[in-house]
Amino acid sequence: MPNRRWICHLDMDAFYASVELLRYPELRGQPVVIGGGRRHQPERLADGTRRFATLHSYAGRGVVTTATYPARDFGVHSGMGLMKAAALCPQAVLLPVDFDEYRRHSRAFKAAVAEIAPVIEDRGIDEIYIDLTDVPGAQEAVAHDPHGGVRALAQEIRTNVLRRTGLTCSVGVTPNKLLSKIASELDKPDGLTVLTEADLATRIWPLAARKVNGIGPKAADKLLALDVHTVGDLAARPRAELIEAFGRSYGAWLHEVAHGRDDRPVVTHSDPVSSSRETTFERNLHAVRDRAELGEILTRLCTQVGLDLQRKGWRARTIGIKLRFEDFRTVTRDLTLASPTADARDIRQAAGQCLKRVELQQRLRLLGVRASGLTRAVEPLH
DNA sequence: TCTGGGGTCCTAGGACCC
DNA sequence: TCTGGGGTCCTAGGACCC
Repeated sequence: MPNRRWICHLDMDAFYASVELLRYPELRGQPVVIGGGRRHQPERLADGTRRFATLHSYAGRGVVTTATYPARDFGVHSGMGLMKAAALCPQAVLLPVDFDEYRRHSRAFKAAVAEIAPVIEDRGIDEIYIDLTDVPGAQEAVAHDPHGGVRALAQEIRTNVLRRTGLTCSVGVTPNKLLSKIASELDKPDGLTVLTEADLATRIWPLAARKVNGIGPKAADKLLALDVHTVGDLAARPRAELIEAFGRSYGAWLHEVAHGRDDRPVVTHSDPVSSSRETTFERNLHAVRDRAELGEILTRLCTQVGLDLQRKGWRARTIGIKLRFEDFRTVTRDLTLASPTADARDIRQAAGQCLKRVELQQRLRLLGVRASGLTRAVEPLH
């Protein structure tokens, strides 16, 4: 049976850290962590060498955004608090996040892929899906030698990404997005894995259920309680049992993914649903005692959201706020306006209304502003 | 040594309309 | 008067992803 589709998932290896190594090649091979604020920029010394901050002197609330593989060897990983990372690997170099630089390299790697295969779905700054099914010239190669043909094509994409950016990536090629996402992780970093449905039992079923994109920490815990550890365990459970435990929609989906089934198309364009800004304070703020400071922060967030909307050409009909208390409880409030806006004062006004509806007993650690119900901005009528 | 910032999608109840 | 059902919008929260 020939595969109907060939879908590729491409994931850049330790992307932010790898981009930093392009400008600081002397750090290659060392444990390096990206994260935190802007207070640890490398310093250029008189003799031309650079001095980098290390984790051991870090104090604050930041988390690891990306760690190089040598840092991962110490147990450091994305999402970990920097204080904890410092305890595991104090000698690691700490670099601040530079999104503008990563976005530049993101555009470059996507352009390199598009030179070979143009049907691309963006999945954020460092990964994409590519539909290889209709790549010009690939049809014949795949027809003559399905496995080898598609492998050569994926290898050509990887080579072009490396040539254009100096960065490596890992790639999975399978009949669908679900399996490709899993496959791209099987030989990371700098790997290429091609699978068909025939490989399901040997390559996918032994993996932890948590490896499936869409099975998060909560669902994984619940599955463990049902003695489901691997994807294979999941595949062995009757559909009805999964629906019983997880509900009609998610239960049926679990059953499908365990059997490697997924017919989602590669989507090449989508409009944004929301746009937001949020900030975690350096110290928790009190609604009354720090009222002025909170007001300023809220105004600043509203201004940023307004500018973001204007820059991207969108207006929002719903404005919301997000608060996180010191005990980490999160609440949201939102308000739908009579007409859409991208004006900072309108947004500030709505956010203020939302804030009045929250009980502020505890101190706050985070404040956020979100715009949703987006419509395209039109030329104002003069 | 407590846990960033930017997103998407889903669920569920109530309001309101037909 | 009571019953009934469907559809959409709004709001709040939560799971999950990068």
